Amino acid sequence: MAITLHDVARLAGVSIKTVSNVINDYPHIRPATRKKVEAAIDELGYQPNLSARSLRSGRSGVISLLIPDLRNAYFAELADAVMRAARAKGLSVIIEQMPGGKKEELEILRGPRMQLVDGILYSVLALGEEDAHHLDNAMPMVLLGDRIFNGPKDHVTMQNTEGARAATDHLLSLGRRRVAALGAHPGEVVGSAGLRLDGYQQALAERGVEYDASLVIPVISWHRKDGAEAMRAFLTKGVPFDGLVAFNDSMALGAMRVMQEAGLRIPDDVAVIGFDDIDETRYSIPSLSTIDPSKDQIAETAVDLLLERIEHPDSHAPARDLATEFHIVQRESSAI
Amino acid sequence: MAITLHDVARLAGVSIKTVSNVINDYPHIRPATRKKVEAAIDELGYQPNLSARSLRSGRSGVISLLIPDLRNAYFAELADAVMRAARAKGLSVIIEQMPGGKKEELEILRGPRMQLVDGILYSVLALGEEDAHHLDNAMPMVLLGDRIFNGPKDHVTMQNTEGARAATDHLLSLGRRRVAALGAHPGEVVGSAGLRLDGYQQALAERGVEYDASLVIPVISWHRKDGAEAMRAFLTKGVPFDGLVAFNDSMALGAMRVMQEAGLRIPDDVAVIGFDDIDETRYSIPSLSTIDPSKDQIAETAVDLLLERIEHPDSHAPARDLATEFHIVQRESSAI
DNA sequence: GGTTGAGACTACAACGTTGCAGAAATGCGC
DNA sequence: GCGCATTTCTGCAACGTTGTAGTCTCAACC
Repeated sequence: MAITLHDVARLAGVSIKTVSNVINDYPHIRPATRKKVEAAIDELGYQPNLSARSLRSGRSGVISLLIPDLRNAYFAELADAVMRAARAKGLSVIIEQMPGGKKEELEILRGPRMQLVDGILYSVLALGEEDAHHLDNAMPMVLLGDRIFNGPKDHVTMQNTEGARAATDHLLSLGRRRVAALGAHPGEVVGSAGLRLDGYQQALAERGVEYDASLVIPVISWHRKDGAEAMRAFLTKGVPFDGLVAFNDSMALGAMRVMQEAGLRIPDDVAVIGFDDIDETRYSIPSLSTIDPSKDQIAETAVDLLLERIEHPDSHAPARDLATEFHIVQRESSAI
Repeated sequence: MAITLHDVARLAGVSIKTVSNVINDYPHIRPATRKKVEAAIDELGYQPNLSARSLRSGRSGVISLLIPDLRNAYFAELADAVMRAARAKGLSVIIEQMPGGKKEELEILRGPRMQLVDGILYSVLALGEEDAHHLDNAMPMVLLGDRIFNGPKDHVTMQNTEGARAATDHLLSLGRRRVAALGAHPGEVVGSAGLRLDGYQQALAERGVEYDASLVIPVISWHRKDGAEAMRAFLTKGVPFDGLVAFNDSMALGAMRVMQEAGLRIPDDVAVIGFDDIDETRYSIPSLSTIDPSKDQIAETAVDLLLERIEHPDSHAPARDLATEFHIVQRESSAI
């Protein structure tokens, strides 16, 4: 069967523990011994059995990434960034999708799968502040997204409010005064939707533009389809508008499509800006202005924090809240 | 620490082996005993240690999905489909990206990571027929994509040639006679590019349209950006054309964008059809006709085949080649 | 020359589970 | 009620690794 430490030890003429020590970079080994062992490893093509290592040491070198849905370009790009950051640290990533709401999220969080991994990156979708106690266990975890603040776990997020304020201000600075907001979750205060709506309102206030509730378009699920449908409904109401801040790019793209079908010119009639800077925004017609949340930075920061928690399980350092930088990316949809 | 079989056994008043038997659905257990054990499991919240199970039984319940790049919508959607199919069978999925070419692919295939998983779904990108011997090992594996046929492993793919023929014929049936092909890999016979070019030529021949090499646009990497650049270069040549078969949707979308910038109307001046049926094609402007390769069917078939190989490691049944169905999806880009 | 200590290596046990072999209890046929 | 097969349950060993606690050697020191 597979080569084990025993085989290597026999060939090199040392104990299995010495082989183990070589592999784990234990310092006190004579160069000659190290060489012998390494030669034997190469000759046999030895590969450590990760299950055994994990059983004995309690570390598997695998982390979980819990996201709502890979079909959503933002999460696919985030997953890509996380996997690159993780691989740079020698970690593998198990992705779990959780499209099924709160019950499923809790089930997955408590399932036996989570036993296998050293830590969890959890992009919270359904759980809210009131569920924070469910996370209050020993498992190293870093939260992404914006449903839970001041929770028991480290938290990495973009600056939602500031980002939305900057996006809105960007359209206002172009002279637009009837700026719609697409993607609100009515009644929600926390969560990306609530925070971004807050930023939208702040920007209006700063420019002295009166807030008009009829310009706020609610969309629960932030997919392209939902953005398209919400915009279609909004257009039938006939509310005049000359700008659109969409709370993510997918909705923006869906909405742009509907607006153009309806004969609206972008950016001439309506200037549009989205959120996330997904790849597609560079190639849509027109290309879409957006807020770049620095996905790479989010991923790297999150992996670093998680690794720290994994390596110092006893450190009861308080949970940290980190916000990454964002950048306005101006493209054709808000060209002057 | 974590609850083990010992804790459950103690509480239920049975041996740990009996608990293990209950968990593994061993048939000869008295209902009363089973009940006692299950009650103890529930009370303690016992969860099996997957590392120990994997070490002892050689099965981890995890499979690997090796794909080039999650940023590519086709692979993100394929990964989504695979993960849903895998979860339905009780499997977890570790995704590994391999953007780095042949050397990296072989490294990952041989790396210690692969030791942890029960089987591999491998969407071959860089490896070719000549590397097939590298796969000739005991690891259960199902190949996706079209670089390696008649290899040592099971293989699931779409009907590339037939799909391309249908796509091309679709444009010809609209009366187009100068149909360009975007995404060829010059000199390649096997692989999606080669097969699809073949189907393109077959369709031309069947309709009695002469093959014109100047209508074949080579693109090595099938991203949106590459499609856009290739189309830009093609337009400067001034070759007249009224139809475009793109070998995937991303390239088609990039090319559509460039064509529209150049003032070409779609479908009036150029009818376009792509490949993959990614979500975005429904919402692009115009929406993009495409060949739907039945990603769900590919994923389910591949997972089923893999599971079969995992469960019958000694069956030396010969490698199978399965092709899934495809469908033409007509949208605005090839509307009559 | 004896003590000390660091360096280099090793033996053993343990991580939590399951396969195997077998023991004890039960059922069946006559 | 006896032999035999089946059901039900158990003890032990093993999977391959690493942590702990050593042993042994040799140089340095007083």
